Formats: sequence, structure tokens, C-alpha cells
Amino acid sequence: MNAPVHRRDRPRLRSAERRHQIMEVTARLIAERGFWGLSLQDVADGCGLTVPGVLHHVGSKDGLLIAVLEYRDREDARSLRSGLGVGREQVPDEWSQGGPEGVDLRSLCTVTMRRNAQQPEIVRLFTVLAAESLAPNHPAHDYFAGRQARVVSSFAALAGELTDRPERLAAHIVALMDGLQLQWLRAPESTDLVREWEAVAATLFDRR
Amino acid sequence: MNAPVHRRDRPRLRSAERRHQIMEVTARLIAERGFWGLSLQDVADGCGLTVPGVLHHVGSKDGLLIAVLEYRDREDARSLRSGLGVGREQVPDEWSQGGPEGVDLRSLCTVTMRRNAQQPEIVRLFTVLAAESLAPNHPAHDYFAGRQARVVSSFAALAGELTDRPERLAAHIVALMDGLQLQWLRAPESTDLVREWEAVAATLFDRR
DNA sequence: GTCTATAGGACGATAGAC
DNA sequence: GTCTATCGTCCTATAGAC
Repeated sequence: MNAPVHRRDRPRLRSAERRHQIMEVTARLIAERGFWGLSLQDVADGCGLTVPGVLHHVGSKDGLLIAVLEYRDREDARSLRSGLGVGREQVPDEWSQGGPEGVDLRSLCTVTMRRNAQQPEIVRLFTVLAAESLAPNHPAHDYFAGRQARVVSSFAALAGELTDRPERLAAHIVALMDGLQLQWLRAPESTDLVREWEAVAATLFDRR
Repeated sequence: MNAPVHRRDRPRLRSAERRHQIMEVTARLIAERGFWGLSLQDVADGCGLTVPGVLHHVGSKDGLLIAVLEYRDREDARSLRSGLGVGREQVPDEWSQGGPEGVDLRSLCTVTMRRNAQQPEIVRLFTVLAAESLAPNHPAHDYFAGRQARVVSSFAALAGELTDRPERLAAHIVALMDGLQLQWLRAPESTDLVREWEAVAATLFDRR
């Protein structure tokens, strides 16, 4: 009479897929409202789950944030690897560290900006979190401090031949990229991110 | 037996002073947690009031935010006027608009950065809100869109003689200032905001 | 793996006394 | 101008059934 007891042959969504979905939904919501403004209820609704359903996968709200950041880092590393040229095997494992031999700084930046121009939601996620996480008690504070240091030092490693103060040039480049992205996010219609970057890169790289 | 009925000869704080206090406390709290993370309870505690006490002065949480922004604009206009030189009467009424005759862009920026270097809390307030307010439904969204446009166009007005694309140079300068400030806020100990600005200004202004 | 139920607060805002 | 009291809503998190 009743439905069979073992009605559920398999999970409605495989666990990895569900995590994937939660990360995507959360990234979009944090980009819109920041982490302080994020609610687990909204995440759950966006996934067709209840709040405890979400918490089952990520443990806590803080856990959700760091899961999203790690997820994004993996995605970005993957997409940058392919962006620097399919089949090119000398490409660094990660954007933010190690082995950048054979890649010059200017084209690395250009590739990065080109990719970012096509994913405004992701750029906004990081822009909002970078500002919010200035607070020492923000759950992503250490993450962004470390990220900033890694990016600058890997840029500096590539800037060695261009100037006698590579880490300074690196910091200026990162500052410029961040600032341009902020302007672009505020007025996407009237701002061409890649064009602006290339314009400013010309004056920044040509004479040192 | 009881305390006299008309115990309160005058308000414990004059209304203008109380507003002033609320603005200062709120500015500090928003810099720490953003607007979405701000709670009226914290504002009230910081002022020695209750929540309805705060709401009496500002009406609503949104009203509090715009009151703070207007308050800060007034303060900034005042401090910049004095920063550009006491007794100098040709100085523009506001940083962000009109009559900039007699002031050159580079020194205007340098004065601004010098002042900002001495008020990290204020810089952080605007940095956090600028990112948060990218969301179209954020109560300060229009304010920051307008502010950005005003600053860029007033910079562009001063950049006319330096380049054939003044509004582009202006946007790049603003981007650079924003980005440098973000880095400085993240690592105030190891970053000299004014020095970094001057270093980059040299390469940005010298050849066009 | 997902649910219901619920604990236990914090939130913004209003009404009305003083 | 500031309070107490209160409303209704939202929040994160846990316990336990299925």
C-alpha cells in the first residue's frame, strides 16, 4: 500500500554536484550583498533546499565562505591555465604562485583582465569581499591578506627585468587593476575594461 | 519622596551635538562592518542611547546612512579647503565640483592623499561602502555613482592641458588612488600611502 | 542527504509615557 | 529627546525522524 521503504535509490543530487551548486549560488549572493548581508535562507532557496540542508554540506556560515573562496581559486586557476594558451605546458600551476618562467608580466595581466571582463559577477565577488574583509575579525581577513601578498610577490618576480624596484611596480599594477575593475563594475556600459587596462599599461610598462 | 517631575532642565545633549555624535559612531561602525552588517543596537550602545533614541534623530537605518554620507562630505570639503592652503580664497567650494582655477591636478591629488593618510577610518568607510554599494538596491548606490562621476569629471577638467584624453587620465588616476588606498588599508604598517602615490604620480604625469 | 521542528536571539520599527 | 514595551520578522544552528 505504502510507497516502498527504499524509495530513494540515490541522492537527488550527487554530493559533489550539490556542493558545486551551493558554491555557485553563494558566490552570486555574496557578490550582491557581501558576506555580512548573506543569509543561509537565501542560499537554501536558490538551491531548492532548506537551511539545514545547506548546513549539512558546509557546516556553518563561515565554512560556507571559505568553501566558496577555495572553490573560486580552483576554478580561476583552471581557467587561467587554459587562457594562457592551450597546449602550453610550461604554464604555472597557479596564478598566484610559483614557476612563472616564460610568461611575461604584461601579457599575464592582459590575459587576466580579458578573462575578468567576461565574468563581472566573479570580479564583484572579490571586490566586495576584499573591502569587507579589511575588518580584522572578518572570516576572510587572513585569506585576502595572504592573497594580496602572493599576487604582489608573484608579479614582482616577473617584474625583475623591468625596474629596479619590482615589488613597487607590482603593487602599483595590482592597485590599478583593482581600481579599474571597481570603476568598470560601477559603470559596465560606459567602461571597456580591457581597453582601459591596455591604455594604462602602455604608459606603465614602456618607460622605467 | 520621588524625584522632582521636571528633573530634566535641558536635553542631556543638544540635538546638533547628539547628531554629530551619532554620525561619528556610525561612520566608525560602517567602516568596520559595512552597512549590511551595521546594527542600530551597536550605534545606540556607542552613543549611550537606546535604539528608539537613535531612530528619533535619523528616522530609519537608511536615513542614518545618507545622513552620515552628507556629514562626511561636509567635513571633507572643509578639511580640503584648509588643506590647500590657509588664506587662499580661490580654492573650490568642494573637492568634487566646480571652479578649480589655479589648482593643478597633481598637487590636488597629493594634498588629498596626504590628508587621507591621516584618517584611515574615513578612507575605510568609503572603500567599504564603494564596494558594497555596487548592488543596485543598496541605499548608497546612486550616491556613489554620482560621486564617482563628479570626481572623474572634475579631475578631467584639470587634466585638459596634460593630455588629449583628459577623462581617461582622470579615471586612471582615480583608479590608482582607490587601489593604493585598499592596499594601504590592508597593510598600513608596510605601506606608505603618500610615498607610493608620489612614486606612481611621477610616471603617470611626466610623459603624456 | 534532506527534512521538520524548534531553540534562542538579533533585527528594524512603532506606540505611547514622561 | 529619551525611554519602555512590544510587534513581527529574520537569523544561525542543533536534534532527530526518515
